Formats: sequence, structure tokens, C-alpha cells
Amino acid sequence: MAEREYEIGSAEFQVLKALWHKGPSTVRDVMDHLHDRGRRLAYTTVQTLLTRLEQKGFVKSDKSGLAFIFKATLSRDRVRKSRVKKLVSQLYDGAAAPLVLQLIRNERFNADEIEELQKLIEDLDTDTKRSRP
Amino acid sequence: MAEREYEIGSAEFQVLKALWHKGPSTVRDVMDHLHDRGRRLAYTTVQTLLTRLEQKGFVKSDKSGLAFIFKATLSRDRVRKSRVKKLVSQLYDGAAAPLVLQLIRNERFNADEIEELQKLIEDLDTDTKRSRP
DNA sequence: GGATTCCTCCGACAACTGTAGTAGGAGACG
DNA sequence: CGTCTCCTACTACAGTTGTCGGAGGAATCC
Repeated sequence: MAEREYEIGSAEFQVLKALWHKGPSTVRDVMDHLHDRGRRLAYTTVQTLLTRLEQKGFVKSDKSGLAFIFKATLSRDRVRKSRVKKLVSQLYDGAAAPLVLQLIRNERFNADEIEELQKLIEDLDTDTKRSRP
Repeated sequence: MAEREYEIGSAEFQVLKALWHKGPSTVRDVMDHLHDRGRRLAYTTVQTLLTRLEQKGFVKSDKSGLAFIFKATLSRDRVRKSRVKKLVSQLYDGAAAPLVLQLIRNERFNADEIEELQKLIEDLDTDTKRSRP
């Protein structure tokens, strides 16, 4: 009943990201992918990580062919949202604005991104004004 | 010589935040602060956490009076920056813009914040235009 | 059909984390 | 002075995480 408390270790997380990248994969697929990114892990290590992720409910496995196929049940988007929320609550006292400001000050954006941002901000502004005429 | 690889456990992190809040503090100060926020830990637990943070170099202690005074050597700002950077690189392929967009879409801002944002965005825009006339 | 190659299952183990108890010293207090 | 209180030092211990090796079954290859 209680909301699943999720904790993903950093090695486990890399495996999860591999699944996001490659889609449903075997242990070997994941291992190869990690090797390609310079992450050298033993086959059984990857297997263990996948198994643990499955125990935690973040991955499902399914044996149709020779080897198990693992698939993420937790989407990148969900993780993004929850990580951002956690970050904001832990380091910004729950207020997103300072984080946004920090990002805008410290990061570089290209013209398209800026335009997109402007549009969004304008909408925000309009909404605000409309709700207190 | 190598850059310190920092990993702070979640209980340790709460202790560090207590130090940010209260400034240099004794074990007891930190414990009381945590108790106030509903985090009930034994005195010695807090002590252990502070000691570990010190071993990792995130905290300095100094015995002038009766009890040790602990002080964070790692600022909230540094942690903010490094966490944000990690978040962006791990979940947004290194591109900050999608994160900013997500934040603007999903979070609420008040009028002042919006104004502040607008100013910043306008400046960004001007700079971009100026650099490609 | 035996050797080779993969895969899964288990077990292992060290480091790190969360959490706390005990021992013993030093001040404070009646 | 004896007792209470608070502090530090040390030890402990279970759970989690990173990492992997070996045993044994199935598929493949010559």
C-alpha cells in the first residue's frame, strides 16, 4: 500500500539508463552497451544489477527466447520528475525559481531554446496577470 | 591530489543541512535541530555522522570550549551546482534547456519570480542576437 | 558426440551506510 | 566527596551496493 520508496544505486542506475537507450535488452546487450561507454563490468555483475533492479520493481524480465529480456518499468520521465522534485525540496527549500534562475545564469542556450523559453515565460506572465486583474 | 570523489549518504546529508542552517554547531545542536524537524536520532548516531562527514572532508571540527564545534567546509552553493550538473548530465544528456522547460511547465512561480525570469531571458536573447548580427 | 560457448542461479565478500550502545573522562552540583 | 550529566572514543551490527566467480544446463559447432 505504501508508496514504493525507491533507491537506485549508481551502478544500477547506469544499467537502467542502458535499458532506456537500447530498449528491452539481454544481459549481454546491456553489458556491451556499457562497455561501449567505457564502463567495464563483468557479465555477472551486470546480471546482478539487473536482478536487483527487478527485485526493486524497476525492471521486468521475460524469457521468450534463449535469454531473458529485461525492460525498464520506470520511465526516464518519471525519474526526471522525481529527481528534480527531490533536488528542489532538498536544496532549494522547495522553491523552483532559484533553481531556474541558477540554470539560466550558468548554462548556455541556443536561439531556439531561448525562443521556446520566451514563449513559455510570456504565457506564465499572462496567466498571472489574468488571475488578478 | 586527485579530486575528491564525493558521496554523501542521505542521513549524512541531513546533518550537513543542519550545519548549513545553524552554522557551526555541536553534536547536540545538530541533534536538537534534527529532532525539531521530526528526525529522531540518537546522540551517538549524530556524532558518528558528523565524524564520517569530517573524514570525508566535508566538515571540520574544532575544540575550543567543552565540546567540539563542527562546521561545514562544503557550501550549499557548491552542492547545488554539483548536484544540478550531475542531474543534467545524467538525465538530460547534458542539455540544461529541457530541464528549464520542464521546471517552467510544472512549477508555479509568483509574479516577482516571473519578472526576474523575464529580465534574464531578455538579456539572453539580446546577447544571442548581438553575437550574430 | 565431445568441446566450446552462453546463459542462469547462487554464493561471496568488501566497502559503505544507518543506527546505536558502552566505557570512561571532566565538570557541575548538593 | 559522591553523584549526575555531558562529552568523546570505540565498537558493533545489519542492510545495501559494487563486483565477481563457479557450477551446471542448453545450444552450437566441428
